[in-house]
Amino acid sequence: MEKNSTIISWEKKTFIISELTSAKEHLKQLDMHLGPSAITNGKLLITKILSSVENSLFMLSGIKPEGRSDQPQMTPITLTPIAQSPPRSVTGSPHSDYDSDLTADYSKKRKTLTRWTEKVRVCDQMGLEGPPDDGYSWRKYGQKNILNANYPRGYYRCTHRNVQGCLAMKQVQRLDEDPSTFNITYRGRHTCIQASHLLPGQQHKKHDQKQNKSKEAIANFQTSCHVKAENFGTTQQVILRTSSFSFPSSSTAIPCMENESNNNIFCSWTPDNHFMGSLFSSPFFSPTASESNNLSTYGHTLQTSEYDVSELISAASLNMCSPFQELDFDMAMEPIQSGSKYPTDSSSFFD
DNA sequence: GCAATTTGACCCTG
DNA sequence: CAGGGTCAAATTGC
Repeated sequence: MEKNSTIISWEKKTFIISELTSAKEHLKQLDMHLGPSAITNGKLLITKILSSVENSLFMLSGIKPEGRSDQPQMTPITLTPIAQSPPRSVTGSPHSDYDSDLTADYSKKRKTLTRWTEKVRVCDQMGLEGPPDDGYSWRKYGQKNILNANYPRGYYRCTHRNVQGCLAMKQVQRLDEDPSTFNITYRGRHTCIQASHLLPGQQHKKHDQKQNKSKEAIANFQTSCHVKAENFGTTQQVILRTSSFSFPSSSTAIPCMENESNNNIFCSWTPDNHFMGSLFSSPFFSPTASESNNLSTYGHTLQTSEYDVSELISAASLNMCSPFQELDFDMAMEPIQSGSKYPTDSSSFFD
């Protein structure tokens, strides 16, 4: 089997380590706040999340998890490009799939980009004019009537495609059986820096207005998403459940525990609508969280039962709601196999 | 005036 | 060859 080496820049690695370290600290604080009398499930959840974070840190930086006798087995995640049917270069040169994405960009050859699908239901008060904003700015480049479909399929690509070479695209298809539901197929990762990621003073005025519109949309947005990562090789499905979003412009949604089957994990929307996987940096884990924030839930319930919480975190946060999505590497899940092993030399893992 | 959207034609894939 | 995906000129909107 081919072993793909994944390259990650020093800055990104540092960023990830920083984020995970922060997450670890917040989790510890939460653990302390809960105290020993906390609900067992909650404590277990924290333990597992903490374990995942520590393991990730260990993989990235070599920082060993602190000795924990109850530490669950680390989830085996392989970091491999997950482009569909990866094209073999004609010349046989060892391009990464990311390179392939780039070189294929301006040809008319159909791209084989990372691909996953979400089903998004739009509530009535939003109207049915279109799918909810996902935080990124898209430009529509085509619309097509699809055979046996009542509604046309819209084709979108990242607004920053030309400027920043971002190859992210999405297709939006309204479902025949449920017109209030959109099937959104995302292709490729965002490699751009969205304007909303910049400091307020750096943001373009027009874009500002658009972002505000997005906030309104997101604030009224109720969704039930089925996220299916098509490249996982196995059919893993994640259900996203939300209550209505309603938070002030400067706030971050607070994920709240929905203690259903103990298999929920949480992601958050950043103030500028970016669905961040940095679940740990949300106010939920911060002692400084403003109480004025309204609660919102992004509970992910994995339908398959083989994965425990740490796997859930890995699958969901790394692959769909994560800032990692914007990084120059893919993470693919492999079916969990007991006995599969991690490289022990994590320092060379990304090199 | 510029940026986004629409739409018909063209291209690619199965 | 049919259907889906992309391009790019024309149109629309801010």
